[in-house]
Amino acid sequence: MVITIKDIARKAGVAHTTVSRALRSSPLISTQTTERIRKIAAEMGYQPSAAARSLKTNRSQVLGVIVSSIDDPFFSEILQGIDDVAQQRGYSMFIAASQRDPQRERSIVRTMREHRVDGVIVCSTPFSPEHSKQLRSYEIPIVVINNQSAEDYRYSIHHDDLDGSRQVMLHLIGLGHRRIAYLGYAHSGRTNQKRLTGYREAMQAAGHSIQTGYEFETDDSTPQEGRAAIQHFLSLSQPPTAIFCYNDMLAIGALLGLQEAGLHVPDNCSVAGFDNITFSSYTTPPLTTFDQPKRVIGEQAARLVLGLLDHETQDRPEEPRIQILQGSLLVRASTSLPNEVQKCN
Amino acid sequence: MVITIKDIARKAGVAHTTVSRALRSSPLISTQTTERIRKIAAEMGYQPSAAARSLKTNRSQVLGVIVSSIDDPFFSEILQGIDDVAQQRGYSMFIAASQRDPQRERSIVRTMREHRVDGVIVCSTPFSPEHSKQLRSYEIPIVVINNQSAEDYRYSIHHDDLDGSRQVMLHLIGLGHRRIAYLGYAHSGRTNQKRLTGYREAMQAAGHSIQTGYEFETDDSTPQEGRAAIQHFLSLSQPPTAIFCYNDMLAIGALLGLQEAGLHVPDNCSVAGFDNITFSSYTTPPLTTFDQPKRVIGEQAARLVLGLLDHETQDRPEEPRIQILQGSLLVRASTSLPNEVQKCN
DNA sequence: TTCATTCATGCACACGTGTGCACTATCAGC
DNA sequence: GCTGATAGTGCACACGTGTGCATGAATGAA
Repeated sequence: MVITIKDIARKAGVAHTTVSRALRSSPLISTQTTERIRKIAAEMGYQPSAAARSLKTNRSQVLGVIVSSIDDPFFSEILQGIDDVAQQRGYSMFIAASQRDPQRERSIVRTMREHRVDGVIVCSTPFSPEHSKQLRSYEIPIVVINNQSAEDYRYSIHHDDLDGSRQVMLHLIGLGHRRIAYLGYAHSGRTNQKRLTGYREAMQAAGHSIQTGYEFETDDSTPQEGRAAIQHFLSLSQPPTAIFCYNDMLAIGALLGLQEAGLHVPDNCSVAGFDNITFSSYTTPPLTTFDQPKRVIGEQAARLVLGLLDHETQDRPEEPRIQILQGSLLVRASTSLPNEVQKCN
Repeated sequence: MVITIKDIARKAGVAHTTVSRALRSSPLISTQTTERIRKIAAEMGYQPSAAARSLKTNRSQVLGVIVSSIDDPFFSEILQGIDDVAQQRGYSMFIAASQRDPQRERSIVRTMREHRVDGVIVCSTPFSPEHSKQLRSYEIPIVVINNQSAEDYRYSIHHDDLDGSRQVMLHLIGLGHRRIAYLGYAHSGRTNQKRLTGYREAMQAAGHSIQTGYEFETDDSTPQEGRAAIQHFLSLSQPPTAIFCYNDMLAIGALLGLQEAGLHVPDNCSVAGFDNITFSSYTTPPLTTFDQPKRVIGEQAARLVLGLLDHETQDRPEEPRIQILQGSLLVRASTSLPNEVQKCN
């Protein structure tokens, strides 16, 4: 049976309001009464009803977190960061995966609204404008991690992709590569754009031309797609000597694709990834990549949302709060001085 | 502003109860009224309050999911399976990571109780007896995936680890290996026990003795630990010719450790993993492993909990409902006929 | 016309918690 | 002993929704 404050009140011989106040340590109640009631509550195993409290206080103590997919190692590290901070502050997480499916996005927005979540973290997913708008109309703080959509959000946390991309490119160019290809991910939105821009700017600054076919985008960010993309690059008249991949998932596939084509990494072709997911250090060869502070990104996002909850809707800071976090280049063994690529097939 | 059924009632010129009934398509309300009210509700952007509904109906439409860690690829695939089914049935997921930390377990149990989750899925984590008991005292269905604790739960879904372990071992033994080691994970509870049992039984059945030091357990299921364990195995007077790892994370580390010791896999030593996480097919060489139907496990667990919700506490099936799912062996390139292991160092 | 029947709707109350206000008891100061 | 202040507690009501029951209107049969 579920215990309510009324049950406690009956046992303690007081009104239920006294119990309510005692448990919230209101100064209106005497110390002895408070302690007596607390003891009884503990004995009876009382747990307040979040529903009732939320109804009355308009606070659900729940954060909504929207990702495109839970089983992507990049997201799950961010989730872990959010979870840490949220748990510590007494908040629970609703996690929902949109799978980039409009139907599911719709149902997610509905659910979050129905549960009156106190804040939402949209995690690196290009939410459709329609649903995004719905979410915004509902006046709660929304923090966007790695904003992928075209719109600007007022509160946003992202990694400095342009800088990261430049660093990776400077590394490759510094090694002497001139024929560098970019393997992107078509559905990622802004992030991909930034990394692509970094690629182009670096190539231009170094005076290297981007040959036709050197920019290639996949439909999914899986190793399979990365592997398949290698066929494209190898079919070019002048295959690249280095491939900069949008993320580690694609890079891991690229490693396999190159190996299957009989090419050696990095002797015949260098490969660089992005994100530094756990497995990037266990590939053969270990992957050169750019380390995004994933956990920190998650933690900061959670702190930002929770911080905004302390303000009322109207007096939330007008100016956008955008945090840009820096990462660092990790040079491992998948990149080296360029040799001529031996063309296969 | 948040719209309530009273606002709709005012606009429609009816009582709020009529609105409540209309929106729930009660037969008591005429078709025209129902449609008119529905239209107004849609126009006003009404979203029912889950808190209020939950207070009245004693149903929160929320499932609690407890894992030890979100960013473990094995768990996240299961989570994806649960999420699929839950979303489809209109349920939301509270996900909380215990990190095997009693403090966090405590806070998780509290949160789940306060939110009156309708059911709980405990996912492959050895929950402490104390908190586990608390959870059970609260009369909601609990489904345990890959039960790791000593207690028996009435509703449980697990993979047939004993069978899987035997299959892996038969494969290794069939290849001709006699000196086979088992690399386990100390904190996993039952699962590790079953796999270890399968290992021992298979060795005995084949008439192979298990040499001292061939059974070794790590403190964490990370590649780093797997890598470190290799030093132990190589320090034995007769190093194994094959290593059967508790899971792919350890196996991936083992591959690296062997490689660093100058040994070739599988020529000098075969390695087999377990679980078939995504990355196991991208290692060098690709890992022989046992494919657990992770997504299906998650889906079945969700179906089981949701199914139990249709019954009242007292008329839930008395006899335990335990589903045992079968997986299948995936032979890749990390296992082959045994050669003599060349001892290094 | 009257009564019974059916259909549609409203009223009152409940779920568990929190808050403004009123009430009582106690005590100091005169 | 009276007044006023203060501390401690209870009452009434609210949050948004759902349900049993009563009410009222409309219909059909006698």
